[in-house]
Amino acid sequence: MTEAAASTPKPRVGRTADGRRKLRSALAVAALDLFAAQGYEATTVEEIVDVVGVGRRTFFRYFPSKEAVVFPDHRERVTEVVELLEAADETEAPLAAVGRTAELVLEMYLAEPEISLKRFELTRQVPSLRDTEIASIDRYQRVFARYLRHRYAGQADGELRAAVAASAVVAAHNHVLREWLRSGGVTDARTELRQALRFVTDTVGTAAGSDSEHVVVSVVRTEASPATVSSRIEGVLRELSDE
Amino acid sequence: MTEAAASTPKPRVGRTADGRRKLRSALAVAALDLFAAQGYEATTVEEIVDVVGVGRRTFFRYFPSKEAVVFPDHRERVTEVVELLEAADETEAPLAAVGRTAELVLEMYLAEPEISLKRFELTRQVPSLRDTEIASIDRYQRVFARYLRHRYAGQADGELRAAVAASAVVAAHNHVLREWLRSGGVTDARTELRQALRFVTDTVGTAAGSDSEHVVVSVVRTEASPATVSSRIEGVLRELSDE
DNA sequence: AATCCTAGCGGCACTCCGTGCCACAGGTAA
DNA sequence: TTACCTGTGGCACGGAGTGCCGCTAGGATT
Repeated sequence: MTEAAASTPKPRVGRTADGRRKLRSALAVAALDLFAAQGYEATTVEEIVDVVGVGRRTFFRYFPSKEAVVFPDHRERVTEVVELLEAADETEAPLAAVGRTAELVLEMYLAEPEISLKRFELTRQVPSLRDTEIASIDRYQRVFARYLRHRYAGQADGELRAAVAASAVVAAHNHVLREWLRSGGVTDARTELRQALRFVTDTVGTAAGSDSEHVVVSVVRTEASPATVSSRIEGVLRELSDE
Repeated sequence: MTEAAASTPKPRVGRTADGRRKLRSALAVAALDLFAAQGYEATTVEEIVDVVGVGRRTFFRYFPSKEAVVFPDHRERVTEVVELLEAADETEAPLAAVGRTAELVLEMYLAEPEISLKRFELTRQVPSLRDTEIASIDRYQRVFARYLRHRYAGQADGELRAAVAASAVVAAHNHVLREWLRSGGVTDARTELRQALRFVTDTVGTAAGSDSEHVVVSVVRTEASPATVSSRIEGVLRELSDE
């Protein structure tokens, strides 16, 4: 019986570099299928490797843990984000750079919709996976905060601003991503993220400190376009700076 | 040897309600001591229960996992936060209610400084504990977001605002808490949290939506007096209204 | 005070995750 | 062909967490 089922006589897929990629992918696919079919906790690593036809030990050579198979290339993505931020133009507004990076993260999800949706379903049902995902999101937030701390260095309350702004960007990203996932991948997440980031920039992006300098917050409702209002106010501010 | 060491002839501490509390506390203390002395992963549950003198099985009757002993009454604290928000006065500003709740959470840490500091040291060194803490913090954030969604219901971008505001409050809280922990419990965390929350309120708290009317928020740092700034801006606004 | 009753404990056995170790196969280079 | 040498399978092990069961201490009942 076992011999008959093992009609594939141990192809040793993982020997070549290409075979390694294939095996890794095969393990991930088998795992997600089993998780979806019978639940995450109810699925053992042994069942996964039996489907693929490799040893249990091999699984842990490709993934550091059973959980990791759900978030396969998280490390690479984080380093990608780090590199993008490190290469950011310093003349660009800090929040703009972080916003672009958040858009990159969103693209990572959008690039593989079915996988993202499967993972979403899993993380919704399995608490431990949800926690792992939250922790992984926090990595992005830390990277954002570090970058913003660097850019806000010297400003009053720079560290606080950096922490708040980073979390706001992540919250906006997550909000848009959640809507997209809940909709089953229908909504135009890119546009919504752009709008959400604009919202964040409009709120936490503008400076607010507390030194001998005063902070003035003016709120006005008007039918004039924001651009008009902004230009007028900027004119006034230039005058003030000259005084 | 074992008999001599077990001079305490099985007191069965956990039988009464008071004994249960004592045993739970004894387990937590023993665990934290061992974690600090020889590391978290290097400490087995068996070692912990050997110190207290109970069976390994009993440990898992008091704590659902080895990690849980580091965050003992997290569930109760979350429910406390939920109750505080549910009892909040609806006339109060939404962010004010959430801010008060964040101050309550901070008080929970300040109430037991040495435990908080020990836990901080652990979570800094052990990745899995750090992840668990991040996940537990996220629970608070979810509660905040749910409350703000309720209060912002009907507003334009209400859900986004709720998500961003909740994460901003949590970020401010965490920032202050981290500073306090890193300082070894020296800084005046209460005052700093109040200032940080004011910062959050000044930024994400002010309205920003998109109806036919526009809401423009301008924040500027200047050495001109607030009165000067206000009069200038009011002048501009009068001009805008006439157009 | 003697007896019942039950909640809580100890301990055993088990599953499963994750890891160190080692023998071995299969591709590669000389 | 022969000598590596990387990746694999299998084994054994430790530790977390769980189900089960017998037992006992403490409280309730009379």
